[in-house]
Amino acid sequence: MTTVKLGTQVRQEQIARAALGLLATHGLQGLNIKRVAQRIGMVPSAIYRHFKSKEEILDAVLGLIEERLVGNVQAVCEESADSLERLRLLLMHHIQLIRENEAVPRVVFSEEVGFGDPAKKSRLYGIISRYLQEVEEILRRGQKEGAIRAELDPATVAVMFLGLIQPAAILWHVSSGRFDVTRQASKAWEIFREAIRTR
Amino acid sequence: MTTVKLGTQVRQEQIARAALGLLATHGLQGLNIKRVAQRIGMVPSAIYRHFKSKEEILDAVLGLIEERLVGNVQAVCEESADSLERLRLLLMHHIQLIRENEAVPRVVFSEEVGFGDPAKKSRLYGIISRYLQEVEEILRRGQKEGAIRAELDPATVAVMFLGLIQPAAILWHVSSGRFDVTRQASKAWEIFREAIRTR
DNA sequence: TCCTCATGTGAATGGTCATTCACATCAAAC
DNA sequence: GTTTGATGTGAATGACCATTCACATGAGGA
Repeated sequence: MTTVKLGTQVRQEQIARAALGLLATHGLQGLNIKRVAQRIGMVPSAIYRHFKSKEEILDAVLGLIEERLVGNVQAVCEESADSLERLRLLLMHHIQLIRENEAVPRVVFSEEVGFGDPAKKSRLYGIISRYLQEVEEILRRGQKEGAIRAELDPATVAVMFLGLIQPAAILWHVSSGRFDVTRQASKAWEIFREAIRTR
Repeated sequence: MTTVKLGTQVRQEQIARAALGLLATHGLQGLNIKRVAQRIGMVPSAIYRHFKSKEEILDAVLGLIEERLVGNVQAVCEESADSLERLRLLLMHHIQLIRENEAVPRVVFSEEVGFGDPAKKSRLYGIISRYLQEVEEILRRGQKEGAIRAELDPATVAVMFLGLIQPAAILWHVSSGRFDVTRQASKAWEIFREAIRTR
């Protein structure tokens, strides 16, 4: 066996990424240590040099997901200063995220994660809340600038914003890619934009 | 042991219901034959007198879910003849469904079901599609009657309609009931209504 | 160069779970 | 009342899987 040795930091990164990738192709059900190990050319037991348990790996995956979601928001804010445009871009980035890594929305929104321990459930809640707050921030700013209707509740609209993508992502998955997410998102966005912008 | 015997038809119904209930409390991960059997006072092996496999039970659960979703649409259509009102009622019924049986939206929209065999995935797709078509039908009728803006694509709007509830349901779950679904749905509905109705 | 410790390996352990089977028991037809 | 077939039971089987452990090995400091 070609025993290659790498530092724990590198391995942890590899393992978390591998797990995230496996979630996309096999779901939470099909995620096991053996597969994770295979994916990075290790033996199952070696995984335990870098993570205490499978649960801990799941935690790392959640971290990875949080990172990407927050990254999307930041990227979008740098790409444009216009509130409505930021939201549109965020929508598109989110779709891109789904395309590249199907697992992100699945894990975040599947609820399956964190049935066992309440800790994971609240961790998930934290991640979603944080994302929602970022969206709300964009909305509030748009209201202050007069681009978005001031009488709308940012919290409500932020959740609605999530609703623009999520059902579409699921349809995409269960239809085995036949359902056109991008098209749905574009058309839904127009309706949504007209609903929230000032007239 | 108090051996009570019942017909297969009755047992199948009991088993499917028990499984659906367990999905709500334990998720797909925690759904096993032992628990299902316990819930209806049987021994695990007895389950196999009425279902060939666990997969087959899952199929029955999907049937149950489809039944309830379609039932909601029918009920709503009997309650009101007005398109917008029908949609509002459907939204509320859906929330009621979530409250009574958390598992319905979870199973339908979690994507975890049907990772193994493609058959289950397309079954799920069928169920969602059917529900969407019913919503589209209501929308088209509203357009014909002039209550809903004619230039909107019913298919797009129907998916958006799903998006009004789904993220809220998930937030409700991961927040352990702290997030107020009903409030979110009501407020989101108003915004949605204004977006689709004729002005 | 050698030591040492972090990292990797293969085998073993213990648990869970779906499924099967030989046997028991009830209910209904005769 | 007896027979028969459907339904229920407890034990057993085999698979899968997370985790552990004794041992091996490589990389970097001494």
